[in-house]
Amino acid sequence: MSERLTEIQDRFIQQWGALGSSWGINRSMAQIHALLLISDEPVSADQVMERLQISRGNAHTQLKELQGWGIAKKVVVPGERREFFETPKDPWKLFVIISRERKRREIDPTLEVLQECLDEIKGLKSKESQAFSAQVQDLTDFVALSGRVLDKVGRSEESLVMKWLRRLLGGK
Amino acid sequence: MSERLTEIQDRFIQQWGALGSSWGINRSMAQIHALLLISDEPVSADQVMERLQISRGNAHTQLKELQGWGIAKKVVVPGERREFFETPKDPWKLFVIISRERKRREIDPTLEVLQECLDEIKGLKSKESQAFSAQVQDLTDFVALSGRVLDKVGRSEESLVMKWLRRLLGGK
DNA sequence: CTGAACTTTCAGAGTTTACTGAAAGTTACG
DNA sequence: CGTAACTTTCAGTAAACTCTGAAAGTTCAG
Repeated sequence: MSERLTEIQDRFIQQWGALGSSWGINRSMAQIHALLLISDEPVSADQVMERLQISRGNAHTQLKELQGWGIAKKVVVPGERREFFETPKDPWKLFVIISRERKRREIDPTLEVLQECLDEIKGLKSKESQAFSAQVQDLTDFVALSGRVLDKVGRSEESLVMKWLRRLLGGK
Repeated sequence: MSERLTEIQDRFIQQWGALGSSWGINRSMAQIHALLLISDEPVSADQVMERLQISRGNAHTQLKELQGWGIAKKVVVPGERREFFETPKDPWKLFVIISRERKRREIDPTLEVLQECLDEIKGLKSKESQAFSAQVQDLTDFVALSGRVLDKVGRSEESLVMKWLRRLLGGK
């Protein structure tokens, strides 16, 4: 592979890592993901270590984590004993997977706690309680709506959502 | 204020902090934001320190940061020398502000780098370059589309977007 | 002016998170 | 089996991030 190409790819990997980490995603994990994205062939842990200059342990942990998110899968390469990994290449698919997972891991637990707060506040009757309750209710509604949107998007065909988006953006 | 109410509010503040930090937002910042959200009156740095048990420096820095995001504003309280802060209470408004800011801070710079990668890859003609180029193009398109959606949403009336969402969710 | 009230800054300490590398564990081929 | 290839774990280290508190800066009433 040409020196030049490698260089540009590295820049891409860097940027993807940076974007990920500002969204609360481990930098190595995002970088490994970037590498999988741009690799035509499935990638082994050794290749990840080599290319990103990270330890075996780190590579292994982050690959595991990516699998936990449903973003990476093991694939068997005939004639090879070691494990290889790949990721869906379609950005839309990735978006859907990540949306689902974030909803499950973050939105749902938050809703539970908010609901608990609401339930417990019901007993209190002061004016302050009313105001607090109303504010938490507004937030809860908003978070719940976001969750429903993520759900819906996650279960819809790309083409359908794209149609909506085009309609949305059309009326500039 | 009743002991009980304070307790529940603290739990709310905690949860908001946790949610924020899993989305790459400093925990103190998210907690201060939660406190502003549930306070009827504007809040001073001293009140933040007292309630969240954090240092003056931290309170100051994070309030500054919140202002940088456009999420908190200073308000003058008649007869008071010190500064007070408040935040918009409407979750939708907050969402719009945060969307705009994240786009500006993260999406736009990422697009620039991706575009640079694309420009530089044009010179290369190998098959590998073609594949890489196509993949980066797909991602760029997706990120650009996200940016346009955020832009549009940020410039639209809440009622309009809600109408779309209702239509989207309606067809379950 | 002066000094008290308040804000801002920032070096250093503290905390959390991420990473390494080596050792232990597993698998499968001969 | 035995052993080489490969994977997994994890204690310790390093890096990143956050917070403190005190000192310097600013503002303003008297």
